[in-house]
Amino acid sequence: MVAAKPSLELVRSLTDEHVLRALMRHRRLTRAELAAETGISKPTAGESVRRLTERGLVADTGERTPGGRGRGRVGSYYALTAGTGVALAVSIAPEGIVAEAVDAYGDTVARACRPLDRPARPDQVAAALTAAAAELATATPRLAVVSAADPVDRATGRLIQLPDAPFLIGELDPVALLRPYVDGPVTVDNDVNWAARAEPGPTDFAYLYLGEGLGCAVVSDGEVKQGRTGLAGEIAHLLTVGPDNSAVRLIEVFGQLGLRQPDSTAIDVDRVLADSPTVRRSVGRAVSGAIAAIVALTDPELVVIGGSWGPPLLDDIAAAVADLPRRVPLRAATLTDEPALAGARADALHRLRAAIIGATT
Amino acid sequence: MVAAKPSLELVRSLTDEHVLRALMRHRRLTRAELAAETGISKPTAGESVRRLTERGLVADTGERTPGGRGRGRVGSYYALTAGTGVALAVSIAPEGIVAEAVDAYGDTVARACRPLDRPARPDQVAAALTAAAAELATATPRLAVVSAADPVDRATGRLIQLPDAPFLIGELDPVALLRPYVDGPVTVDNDVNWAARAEPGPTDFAYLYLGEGLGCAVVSDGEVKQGRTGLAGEIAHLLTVGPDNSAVRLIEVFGQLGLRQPDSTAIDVDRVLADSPTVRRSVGRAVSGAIAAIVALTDPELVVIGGSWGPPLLDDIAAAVADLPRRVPLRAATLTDEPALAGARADALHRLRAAIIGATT
DNA sequence: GCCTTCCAGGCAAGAGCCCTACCTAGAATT
DNA sequence: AATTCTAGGTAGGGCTCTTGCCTGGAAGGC
Repeated sequence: MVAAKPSLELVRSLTDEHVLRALMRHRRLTRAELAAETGISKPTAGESVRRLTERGLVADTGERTPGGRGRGRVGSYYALTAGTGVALAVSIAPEGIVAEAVDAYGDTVARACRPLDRPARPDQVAAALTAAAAELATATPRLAVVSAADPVDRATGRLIQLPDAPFLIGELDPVALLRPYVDGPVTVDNDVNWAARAEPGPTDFAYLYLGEGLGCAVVSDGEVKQGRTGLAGEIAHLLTVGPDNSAVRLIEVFGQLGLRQPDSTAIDVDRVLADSPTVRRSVGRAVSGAIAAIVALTDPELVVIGGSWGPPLLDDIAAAVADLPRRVPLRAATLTDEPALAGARADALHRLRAAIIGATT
Repeated sequence: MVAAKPSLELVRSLTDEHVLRALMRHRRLTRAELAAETGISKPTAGESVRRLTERGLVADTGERTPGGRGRGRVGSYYALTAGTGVALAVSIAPEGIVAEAVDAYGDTVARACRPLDRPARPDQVAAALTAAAAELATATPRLAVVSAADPVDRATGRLIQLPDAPFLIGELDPVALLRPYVDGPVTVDNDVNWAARAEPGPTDFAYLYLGEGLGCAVVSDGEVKQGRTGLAGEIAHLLTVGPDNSAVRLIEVFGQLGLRQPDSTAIDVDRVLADSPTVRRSVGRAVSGAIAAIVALTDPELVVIGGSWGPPLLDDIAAAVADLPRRVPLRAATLTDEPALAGARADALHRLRAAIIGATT
């Protein structure tokens, strides 16, 4: 809330910001088009282009306005240069690692995949992560945004194990691992949080992830709430109604119903999907208890159900939710193709653009 | 995220904002002190004072720098005028209504109280509210901020009844009632939310209110999360552990233990405080179930316990919380004297200042 | 009692940024 | 070949801020 210092430099940096944002939106523009697009006068736009060219952020593409357009003088197209750099978006999941390099236009300019054995040992995960990063680090990224399929400590970016909750990837410190390959900040967050950020929805909704692990992201006023350590939404030990009506933790319901993978804390998805209507009803009731808590505490407009077995059991969950004292609409997640990576990619783009703008000041 | 238009007018309004904020902080300053305080040059500061004087926001107080200070020329003290106006902060609770008028310095310049009968009928509450507002409306306030001891619909500002939850004040539309007395926006929120905003604490904590009603405010990244309709934190029907270990709604625990007021949905506070250790243990366990849900969903650094019977039962609650899978520190609320009004007052001040600054633009 | 010191406030000059208005160059059309 | 039309450049002016200097008046020192 502290107001910026009033100075002419502020005005100039604002002009440059407008020009850069216009180029990010439209990829290439002449100086006259820039002036029309930003509402800035032609001389000022031209001067800004000159400054940005000098800084190496913008360059004449060599292209000229095509003759067909108008009959006047040909204009020179300007565009962002390679000097604006790229950002890394990385997804770490039990299935494997996917890393992408995104430029300031939002284009994915490179992509590296590393499948993982199941279950993978932490050192294998670390090796796959650094290998993927190395493959993309030809142009050193200015920052990285990482999605991980486990609880993430907000302060350190490390993956952490919570009591009794599935731990799918294991001990890992993505910040330390990526630092050699990234020339800037590394942001890490839970995959459910990223998927929620990517999901189109209202400003206040909850994203319930039901897969091998259980997770939940709460979007409030358009932002994902992370909590103190970043563990908000770790609902595995939320109290709910068990098969025998007693109060049990959500994850224990799957133990009682025999739906956990052998020698693991993870849920056996195939068995959940194949089970009897009675069991599905029990699962639905248990999930509805979690939804009741989400509704009471965060008052979402909508609960989005994602994950591998959530949408298939949507009807069972909805039937149980109908008995709750406060109604809330449910919906299956619309984004099904790499939702967490999509969220991380969008944030990487946002941060990259902010870094480019900020470097102007 | 849209950057402001780059213009010299922007710079000028920023200068005026700096001057106004300096005067809000220090009450009265000479032009030379203003320049030193804001970091702006003397001629610019003097020019800004001239503009603001012309707008009627600032005036020469007539005071001169006291001889004792320095030996140079005497300076003229400038201060905000009555033209900056006042804001109203109002608390609506079962005990009564308190309204305060706050000026841009944060001083309470007037206060009106109207006690209420228990239980009060909604029309009596409305009459008391308008009477209190009328008493303070000598200088028409520029805005009002209202705290109400019932769930508040975020969109309309109306008090609303939730199924099975205590409804202490009843149907009321503070926005409509105050509109004749206030020349600007009227903001309404739940008393627990206001108390949480006033409570000194970390950026991520939960405020659990345990009194006649049950409430909870979640502060995430320093802001109270309200949810879609403003009903986030209405925890009365959160699932928890009942006296017989079955899963029941939190408010029903008090029914099962015979701790609700006759013919009312409210909790009988005196009986809670006077009851046996066994009952206190049951209450503590039920509350710990709610805390478990709060921890799982919002990951607070700390849970602050407020309300009339919360702090006295802190030990019983803490004992039950110690058995939870995830630990969280508890603390009694530090602000005990009109905490909700304090929060509303702080917000009224904040909004009044923003209105004064914004009017400059 | 007079002189020096010190500071609030005002004035002048200058630099930076943006805008309007006009000019110029060069390609397409007539 | 003349005209039309548009991108880009130039000139001048207005606005805001800053630095540097001057002025007036009160307190303190001799």
